[in-house]
Amino acid sequence: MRLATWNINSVRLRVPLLQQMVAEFAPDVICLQETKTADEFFPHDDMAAMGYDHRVIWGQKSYNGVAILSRLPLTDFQKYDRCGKADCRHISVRLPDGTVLHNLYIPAGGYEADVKINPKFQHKLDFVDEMTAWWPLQPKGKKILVGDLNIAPLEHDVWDSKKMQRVVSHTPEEISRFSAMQKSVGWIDVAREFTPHDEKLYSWWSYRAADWDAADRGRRLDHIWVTPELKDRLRACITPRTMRHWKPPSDHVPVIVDFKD
DNA sequence: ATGGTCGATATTCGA
Repeated sequence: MRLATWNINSVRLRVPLLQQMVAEFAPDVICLQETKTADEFFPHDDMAAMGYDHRVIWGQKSYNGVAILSRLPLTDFQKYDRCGKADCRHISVRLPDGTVLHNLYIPAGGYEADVKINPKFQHKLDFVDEMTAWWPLQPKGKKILVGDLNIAPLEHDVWDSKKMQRVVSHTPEEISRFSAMQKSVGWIDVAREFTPHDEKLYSWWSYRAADWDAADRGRRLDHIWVTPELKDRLRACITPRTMRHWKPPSDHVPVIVDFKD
């Protein structure tokens, strides 16, 4: 099984890019974030035409929104309010082998890394804390967590860790919470199983850079985690940087994992 | 030290 996660930054605008992605990588399951559309406008026909007959979506006008497209049957679709908001950031399904797949879009957290003046940063920290407490309450068994987690935890998940200490996505406050969530049920960071920790690895580059490729001030914000039962089934994981060159690009590229059957 | 760009939408907000 091949599984992709991608912050697509408007699913309606980027149907052609999704088609190109499917032509090149042919994932069996695709998890999307920031679909940015109400469910009634979701481009179901385009997805069905690519063979994704099984789809679950949870979107709203303009902001956030998550979706799972699959060639495999999906059951037990659930939507989760987080931090008391029904803001379309977390859904889950069960795959045919029983694995529960969670698709998350953690809040970006605004600009100032200071909860006293930035409620969005507080929301982000609260969201991660809520998830940390929630995972151990879930039934035991195989789980996959994917999504735009909006935190780059490791030194080489950002272009300059020292310079980014007070930049939202790489602050100690976020990273300590991120680590606590990871430890909650022993989540395995799949991309770093295949790319050494001392090697730079990014999934996002700002739209604002004059030349994102040359500047290469990226961050690894998008993640695939699995519970330990699935570790032996991991075969490969790629983050296709080349997709950041496709037009018109999302500011994120997918992370794609292959599982042994 | 500053400003730079997107997308959805409405002339601003969130990233």
